[in-house]
Amino acid sequence: MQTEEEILKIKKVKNTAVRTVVLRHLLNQEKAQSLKDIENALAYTDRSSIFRTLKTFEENKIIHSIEDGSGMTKYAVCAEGCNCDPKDLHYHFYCSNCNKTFCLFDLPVPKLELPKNFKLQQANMVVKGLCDNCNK
Amino acid sequence: MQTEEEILKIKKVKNTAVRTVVLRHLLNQEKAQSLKDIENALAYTDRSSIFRTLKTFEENKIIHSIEDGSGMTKYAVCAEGCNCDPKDLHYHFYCSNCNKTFCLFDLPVPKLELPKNFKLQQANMVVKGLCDNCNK
DNA sequence: CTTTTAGTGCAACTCGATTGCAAAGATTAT
DNA sequence: ATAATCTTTGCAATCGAGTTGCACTAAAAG
Ligand SMILES: [Mn+2]
Ligand SMILES: [Mn+2]
Ligand SMILES: [Zn+2]
Ligand SMILES: [Zn+2]
Repeated sequence: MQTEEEILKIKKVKNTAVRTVVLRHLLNQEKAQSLKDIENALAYTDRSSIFRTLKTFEENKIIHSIEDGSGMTKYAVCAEGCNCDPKDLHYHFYCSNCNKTFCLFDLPVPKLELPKNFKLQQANMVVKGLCDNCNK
Repeated sequence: MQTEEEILKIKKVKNTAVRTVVLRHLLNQEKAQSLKDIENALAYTDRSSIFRTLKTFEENKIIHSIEDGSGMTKYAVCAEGCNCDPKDLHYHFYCSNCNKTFCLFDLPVPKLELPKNFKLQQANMVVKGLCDNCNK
């Protein structure tokens, strides 16, 4: 597992106080975080600073965003070596009971045979249901 | 292709002026429509009436919604016989050039082997890229 | 016809996301 | 080291999609 500083260095994003604390928070979570989740966790950091930090992280492929249908965009740290292109595609799971959203890095995404002449760039794949913890 | 009246009858939703015109509009579009799209197309129908109509349609499985990441939920008419459960799962395509979102009813979705003890309920699968028209 | 229930239009409101701007901090040039 | 320049941050204001309360109208039931 890389540290915040290592990740920022690799992705050539300048290390600042807000960036460090936001990235550290994201690294410590097992569920994808919304802007509000982060705001609540980091009580003394301004929302717009967190917002702009998330934009910067996403542009520099430190994190990726997930639209899980909850109305709030969620963010998760990219896997090591991720370049956010089709080869890095993976499913996300949204538990309708505990509302936890997370990356399913281990579930392979089959090759998509799009209709003729279509070009694949990215995808937002969200599977919904009950997680192992809630399905008892 | 079924008419608005037939669909409403089959799905046991009372036929009203707004419902008929909204459903007719949706049936005539090849791209999934946002609330604003419909509002713009139906200049004399109120937004909240369209909104409540869409809720009613979705609850009664006349239409399904698509979160394509554009910030506006899109709606498309369900295929005949659709029951909006995992067997009706299909991909959606969002063209990053022309911003058109539509159902890929012909592209089969492989069976999802979720991790142990997970239960699949639904999914929102949006593939992004260039449509055949824009990929030239 | 009268009563009851369902649908519609309008205005107001919610809330996540986004922006303008000035202050603070960091970097570069003199 | 100091001044000029660029970047980041905090605060307040704004945006816009979605949602709701309420009164009015239309349809269904009695
Ligand atoms: Mn992910
Ligand atoms: Mn669809
Ligand atoms: Zn759960
Ligand atoms: Zn296109």
